[in-house]
Amino acid sequence: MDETIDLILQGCQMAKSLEGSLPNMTNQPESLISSCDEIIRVFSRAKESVSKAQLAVLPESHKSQLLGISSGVQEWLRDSSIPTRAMDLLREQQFLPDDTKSKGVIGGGLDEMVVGQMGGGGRFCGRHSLERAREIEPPAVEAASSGGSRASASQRQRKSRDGGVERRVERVPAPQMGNTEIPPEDGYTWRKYGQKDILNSRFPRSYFRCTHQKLYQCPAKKQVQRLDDDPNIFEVTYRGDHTCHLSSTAPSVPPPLPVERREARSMMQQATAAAIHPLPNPAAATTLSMSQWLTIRDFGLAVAGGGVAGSTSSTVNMGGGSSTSGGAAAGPSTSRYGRDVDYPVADMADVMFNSGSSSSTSMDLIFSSMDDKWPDSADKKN
DNA sequence: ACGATTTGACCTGA
DNA sequence: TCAGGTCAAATCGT
Repeated sequence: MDETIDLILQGCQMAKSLEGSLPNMTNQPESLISSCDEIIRVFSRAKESVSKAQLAVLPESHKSQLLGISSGVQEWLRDSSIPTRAMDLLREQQFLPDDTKSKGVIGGGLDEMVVGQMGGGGRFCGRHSLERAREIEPPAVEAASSGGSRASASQRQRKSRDGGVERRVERVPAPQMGNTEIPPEDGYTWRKYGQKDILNSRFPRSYFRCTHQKLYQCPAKKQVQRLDDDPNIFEVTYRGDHTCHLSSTAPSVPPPLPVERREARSMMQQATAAAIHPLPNPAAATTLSMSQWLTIRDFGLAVAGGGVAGSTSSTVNMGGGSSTSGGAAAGPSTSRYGRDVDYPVADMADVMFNSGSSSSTSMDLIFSSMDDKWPDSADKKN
């Protein structure tokens, strides 16, 4: 078990160290990437170690601590759109040598590791990795809305009775860190438009539509409901596909923005288009410089929320810290991130751990909690 | 002021 | 008729 803790501490140390040396690394994407790669590797090993049987002999306090961290890492690895997208972007930007495109020398390591975490094989491209993770799960048998399999993430497809709009049902675990009241971020921004008590269900069903429905006529909707027999599992039903990320359907002239926001928004659009949308806009990817990409304020938060439209606030909920608590299955809500300093890595970490702290970074959360509870761990870091 | 959320009312299909 | 889905006014948060 000591080994596990050492691994976690090592990973945390590396992340902290990376954060510290970041100002010198923004113009060295390759070093940045390899550092990130190393960190992921260490956490991955830690996670494997945690999940082994040794967990049983841990004192409760340490167990929950480790589970929290492990879950955060797991979320990160599972939803690794950030590093993989970052790789894609870097390749697009030709910051990486061409051979990484075909061989995946740097990015490939990440991808493969993620695939390994998901228990699948093969490489993916162009899709949000959380979706990818779900896609490789074998389709589960359709179950009643209040019961059935407890698969961590199952996916079913069916034709709905209303107009043949395809429905895709997924089961996703509630985050074990941060706000567990909402399902993990799925890469899109949603606006809640209704909630309904469902017959024979303990929990209400929440209805969401794409935030950009009006702007881009995006028809995507989703319903979120907790399972009766396992409140830690959300059943998420998606209806309709997102069209808001398609340049052909998006307005060519975006809505006017305050002058001071235009530049930031422009960069944000390019970054998010390249970094998260299932069908990234190549033009955006090729016009965004690495330094821009690295220094966009709240980069990670915007990416996690897929906040492309020019709304006056970041319609992002990272899983917690929201000012509104709402119903039992509340979805995206408004969080604002008005920091004046750029902390790209911290923000990336925020995304990766998906824990939803709105003011301080998740990494800080982890580090501080570790310092609090494991004073000796703090010593080990130094 | 503006956008998001809440929630009761209304609509629709089985 | 009823349950599920959506609307829209009221409310809230920034």
